[in-house]
Amino acid sequence: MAATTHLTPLVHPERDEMTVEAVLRALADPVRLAIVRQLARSEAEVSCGGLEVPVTKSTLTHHLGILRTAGVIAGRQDGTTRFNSLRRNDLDELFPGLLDGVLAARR
Amino acid sequence: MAATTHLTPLVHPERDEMTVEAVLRALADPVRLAIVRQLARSEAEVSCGGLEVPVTKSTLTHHLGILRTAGVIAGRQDGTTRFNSLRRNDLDELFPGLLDGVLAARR
DNA sequence: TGACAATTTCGAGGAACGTCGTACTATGGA
DNA sequence: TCCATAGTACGACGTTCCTCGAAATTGTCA
Repeated sequence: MAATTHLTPLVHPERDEMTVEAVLRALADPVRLAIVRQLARSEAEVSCGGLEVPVTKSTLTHHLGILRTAGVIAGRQDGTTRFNSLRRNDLDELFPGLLDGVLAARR
Repeated sequence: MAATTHLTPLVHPERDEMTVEAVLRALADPVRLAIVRQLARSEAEVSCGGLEVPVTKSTLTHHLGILRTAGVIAGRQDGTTRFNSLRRNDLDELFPGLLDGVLAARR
């Protein structure tokens, strides 16, 4: 009833606020790296349920929050589903080559 | 006199054994990132004592071990001093753009 | 309205990490 | 030979991190 959207307002860092340390920390986890690879491959938005990860949904939420806070991914709310996408442009602008280098790694 | 070098034999991973996850984890720490930046800037080997970091020597040893185990740096022993250098070639070959992207980050 | 589906929040357990001080080894010079 | 120097090994301590389950929130559809 109260209009208090208890959902976090989906806050993302501006490009200026992103740091290479936060991005590296965000990428330095197998689950999150798998998420980034899937987003990079699909080239389109992917809902949380559409991601294949070996963890619970609550853990997935946690990882997506870290990726979003670091500026690696963007989230767009649409009804009850949240669509995620890679912030390729911002990453390439700030750290040219970083994302491609990570994605180039075998397996 | 005994030739038993109790020092760890300075083991480095082969290029084939390096993983992007280990490299990212190694880079995802402010102290280690500072080390990498100094090695990249100096373009020559740097002894442990020549690195400017805000931690104790024992902690520095720990960080250098992580960087070496991940394949980010190489160590060469010469007397009592150990010289460290960036494994640029291997990193660029495996993850083209990664290192440059990290180093391109402002600050 | 009521049930269901998609996701988040909260709290807790356990593992991994960064840090330090102290003790130790090894090399080189006086 | 003795001492200073360069760096490592070993615990130990506190913090951060990953993980989960249970409960709560929001939107959709019948």
